[in-house]
Amino acid sequence: MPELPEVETIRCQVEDRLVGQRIKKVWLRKSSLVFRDFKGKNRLPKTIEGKKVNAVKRRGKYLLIELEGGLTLMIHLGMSGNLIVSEGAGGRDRHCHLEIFFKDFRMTLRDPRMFGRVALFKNRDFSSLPGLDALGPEPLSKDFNAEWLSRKFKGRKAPVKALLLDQKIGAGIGNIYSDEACHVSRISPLRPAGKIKKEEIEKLSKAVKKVLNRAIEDMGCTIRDYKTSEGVGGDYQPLVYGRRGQRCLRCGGTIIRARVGSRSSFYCPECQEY
DNA sequence: AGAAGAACCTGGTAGC
DNA sequence: TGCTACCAGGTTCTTC
Repeated sequence: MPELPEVETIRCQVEDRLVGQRIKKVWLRKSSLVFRDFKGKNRLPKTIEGKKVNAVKRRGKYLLIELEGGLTLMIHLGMSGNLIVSEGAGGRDRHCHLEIFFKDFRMTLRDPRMFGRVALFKNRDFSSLPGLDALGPEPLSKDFNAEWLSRKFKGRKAPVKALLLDQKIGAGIGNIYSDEACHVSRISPLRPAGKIKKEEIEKLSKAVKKVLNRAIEDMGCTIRDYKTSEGVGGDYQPLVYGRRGQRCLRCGGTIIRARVGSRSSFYCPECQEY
């Protein structure tokens, strides 16, 4: 489900509620697949009950809830994950995997498709989870720039879209915002990455930051079932993503859908150069 | 090494 | 209404 802007939106909201609060009780569905990489899941409640939340951070699409005692609770929302903060009692359906109770509210992880992951780390030792351990630079940091992309794109024949989706190249870019960034920089997502000129790479790295920042301002993009932790959708309106057959907002051409790997990619063949 | 494809899951929806 | 086919924003593993 969520890419960097959606996770960042949820992070901000969860941060406002959780920081400084103490965990009272933890419920988890022991059979849930979101714990499949997490050997210590049965000890999770005992380990974190009573601990205070120090910070809520994000790395790529991973949420990192930092607790007292050097503990980090990692939550990845996968494709369909939601973190919902709510007050009072409420039902718990079969898609709920984890519930953390605080003094006046609770936070629930729902994930129908179960591509999400939850794990607990000590002293930020993420080595047991390669996806998190090997993440590339944050796209909004200055380490993510034209020099970095040029180095990563050099000699590569894969479509630029495929490389933008590589979390080792830019942590948190997903299927929507890779298409959006290609559109802003007028590059076809299908173009072999190694054939993109220096000044185009410059545009692309700026476009990535631009679309991500705009989407964060809009609290993410609502497609299908994404909701913020307060239960509402985001306002970001995609320029190309999901707009097959509609007019390009820049040149009036017709947006088409192509396959990149097994993913859909949307772009305007009129103004995005191959 | 890099590229392509499949696999992991369930739910929603378009089309017949 | 009911069935089938296909779609889905992520990550990881296998194969060539």
